[in-house]
Amino acid sequence: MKCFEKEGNVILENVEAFDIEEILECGQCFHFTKLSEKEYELINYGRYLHVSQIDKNVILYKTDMETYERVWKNYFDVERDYNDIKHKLIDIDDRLTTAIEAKPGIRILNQDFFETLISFIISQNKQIPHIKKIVHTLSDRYGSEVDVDGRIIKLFPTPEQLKDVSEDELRECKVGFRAPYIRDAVVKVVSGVIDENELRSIGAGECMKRLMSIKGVGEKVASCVMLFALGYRSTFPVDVWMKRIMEYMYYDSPAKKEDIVALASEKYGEYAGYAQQYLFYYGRENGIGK
DNA sequence: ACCCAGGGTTGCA
DNA sequence: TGCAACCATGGG
Repeated sequence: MKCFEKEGNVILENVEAFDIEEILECGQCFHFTKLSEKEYELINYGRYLHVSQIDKNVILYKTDMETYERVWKNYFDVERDYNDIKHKLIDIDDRLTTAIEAKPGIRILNQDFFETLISFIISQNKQIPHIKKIVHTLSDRYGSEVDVDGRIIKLFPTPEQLKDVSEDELRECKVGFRAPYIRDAVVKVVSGVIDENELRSIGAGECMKRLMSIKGVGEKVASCVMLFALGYRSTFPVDVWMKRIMEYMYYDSPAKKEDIVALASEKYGEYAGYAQQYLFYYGRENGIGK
């Protein structure tokens, strides 16, 4: 891959295992809009990005190398060798081939911690389109403005911006019974009880425990935050889809989530998080396990 | 009218 | 420890 700045854009030339549509639509993030085929705008890290892809070339519009190096390179997990990961997974179990080859351009994003935490608290018992809608509503109401060619775009609110938002106001954003959960998350982040840097350094087990001390954060939501925002790539979130898919692949009868997580850890090891994402996207698109 | 969604908490055995 | 009712909301 070659990377350079040209006419105010940053170009990633000849990318490997990188498909902007698969990356954004695979269910790991919610704050983006499709503009046209392989062309999107997205919000993350308090920033707006307009991005498109033609074949193996990706264009990050109106940004510079400094910003790319500091923000988007890490966000898109550019440095990681996904072809190697895919080979490792297929070596572990060649039945992963179908899912991997269906969406070979998936990458796991390194997303903003707070936005990921709130987004996945919202995600419980909701479908993806509705999660997206609520994330956009929260941003419209409480986030900062960014001027994009005269058009006003709203960022996801910071912990400070949500600090004084009441449960009732949150309910007006249609978060329903999750309102007190969001409140608790905001309070714990603002007070420093939940600290991103600590979570990154204390290890997976302890990180999981700390996240689950937030009301409304159980093992699944915590797993998603760990995998999609905190760099714990061996984490294996099990939702209704992953339960069905794993039962379809490895069991002949309903299995406990706990056992599925243990099996994934045993089989996929440090690659469990990647396996999860290939399987989730494939299983959901194809209705595996009905 | 009924069921389900990238679940979690509470209550009760 | 295990299980099920319940939680808001929208879409099929």
